[in-house]
Amino acid sequence: MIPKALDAAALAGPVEEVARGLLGVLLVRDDGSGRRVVRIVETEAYGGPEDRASHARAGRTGRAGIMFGSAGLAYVYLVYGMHHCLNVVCGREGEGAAVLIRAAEPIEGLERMRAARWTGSSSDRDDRLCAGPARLCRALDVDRALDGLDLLHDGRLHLAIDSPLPGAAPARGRVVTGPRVGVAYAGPEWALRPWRFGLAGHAGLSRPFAATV
DNA sequence: ACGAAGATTCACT
DNA sequence: GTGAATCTTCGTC
Repeated sequence: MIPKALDAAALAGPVEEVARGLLGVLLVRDDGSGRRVVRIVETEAYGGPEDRASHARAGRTGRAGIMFGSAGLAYVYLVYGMHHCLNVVCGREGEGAAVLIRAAEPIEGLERMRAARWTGSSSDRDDRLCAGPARLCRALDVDRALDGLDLLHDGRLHLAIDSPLPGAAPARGRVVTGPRVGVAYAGPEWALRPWRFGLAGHAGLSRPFAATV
């Protein structure tokens, strides 16, 4: 496989469209001791200050300030004092939107991923090594040290497609949508918005989507 | 300055 | 299904 850098155009436009478009896209991690590649299978869209579920609601100062930067920057934060989550800043500069990468399918460097996950719980199947936003970060050794890096150009961590044809859409199946996970605090108007996207029936999803209508 | 809650995961009942 | 782990950030006093 020869990953090809993702075009910046893929991150322009409405955040929910970007979130949908990132499904099937590759995430390439290289910390100098071996390459790890995964394919994104689940995402969530988070808007700017108006989105009560988004970290951007606190404004451009603070931990989420990076969300107001240019498209392609990484926003990595710590939740529950122990887990990291990876976001891709998107839209126009100053907009404050980003897409949370919730789950991915391991493609290359599985041994490194297994080693990076501390539990090593035998019940964990390989296809679920990155089945969750924090599991993904753990498997790829993503933490706050990578906050703010350019995911379109940085060699340590970048987005890519594996299509041999320039501009061709990344391979992917049917897309399912649903409410974002764990954002009830934002109130029904925002919590119920179907801004969670996933590849239908994929084994690497973080959790099931409600049955499609 | 203080306290509550969190874009989660894992182990255990 | 329930609860603990663990610490940064934000809202409020």
